[in-house]
Amino acid sequence: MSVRTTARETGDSSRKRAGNGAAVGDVADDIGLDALVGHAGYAVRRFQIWIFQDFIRTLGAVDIRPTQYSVLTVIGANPGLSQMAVAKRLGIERARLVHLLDSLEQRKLVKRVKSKADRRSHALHLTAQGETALAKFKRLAAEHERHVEEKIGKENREQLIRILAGFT
Amino acid sequence: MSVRTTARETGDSSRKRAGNGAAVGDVADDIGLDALVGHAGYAVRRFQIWIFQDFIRTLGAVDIRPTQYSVLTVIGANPGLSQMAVAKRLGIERARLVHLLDSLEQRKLVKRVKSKADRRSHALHLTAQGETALAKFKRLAAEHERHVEEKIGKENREQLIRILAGFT
DNA sequence: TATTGTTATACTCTATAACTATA
DNA sequence: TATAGTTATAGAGTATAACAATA
Repeated sequence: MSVRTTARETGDSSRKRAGNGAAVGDVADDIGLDALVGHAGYAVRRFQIWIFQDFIRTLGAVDIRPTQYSVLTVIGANPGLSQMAVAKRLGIERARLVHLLDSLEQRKLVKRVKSKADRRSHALHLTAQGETALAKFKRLAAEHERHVEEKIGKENREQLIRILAGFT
Repeated sequence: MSVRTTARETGDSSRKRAGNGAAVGDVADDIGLDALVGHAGYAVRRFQIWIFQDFIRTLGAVDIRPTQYSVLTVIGANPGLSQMAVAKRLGIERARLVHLLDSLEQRKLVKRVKSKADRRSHALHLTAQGETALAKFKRLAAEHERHVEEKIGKENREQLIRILAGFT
């Protein structure tokens, strides 16, 4: 593969490849990826970047990023969890979760309640405001998910989720 | 992760753990992901983290990370490319590519040749040493890819690459 | 005027280590 | 001793802006 081209890119990559119909856009189309096309990780990474960008854009109006959304969702579905439990479940460093929760708590979406059973730990809950907000975030996230479906197709999206179910 | 101990994890919290005995594993198994299970992005992100970790581990002996590998591979397959062309093709910021190339050039894997056609730009090439090294990196990357196959299965890996081919 | 490579800055994320208060 | 939450720091990675040389 790797349609090896003139390797003249260096000279002027701004050239506009007119009218051949194929890919009006990028000069980059000429550049072969060689071994990268056989690596799942490369495609997965590029896709992950696209999907996060769309998520961030779609939830931009409410200023919620993917990690914040995942934290709110898990707390909403499992009220009373400790910070350690959330961190472990989502694969977030506990040190980082501290800052994430600081921000969410300042925004009155989450509250830390001192646990009676173990006074070292906090039981995490959504505030009433947080519950309402999360419902809205979920509607926006569903909209984002429709963008994904439009991008790769309904069947492919479902297959993807099935294939990767073990990593959640 | 490893074997859950006493399951005293969340300091009490909302421990529902059905006494079904199924959970030899993590306490985290009890924690539902709710809406996250329906989001392709969540699974994709978790998988991407796993796959990068395996790549970094597998190529740890040669100290090559995924982005470095992608840069070397593209230069190897398209000698003479400018920095802009590589950056655009791989979706890397040109400012960041400068540092990546500084490092690869110091390691004598890549060389920047002043372009005659456009004296603003550099034509990128692998050194002889870089060619040899890349061949080795590719063998290790293929080993990594076999790990992916073992993890998700041959068919699934191929499907994944097919589904995401548009993002490369 | 626009582009290439460069430098610089800031903000996010990841990875650790160490501290405190509990257990 | 060990753990939960916290603080601090360092390294990648990402996003911008600005500058010099060149187009």
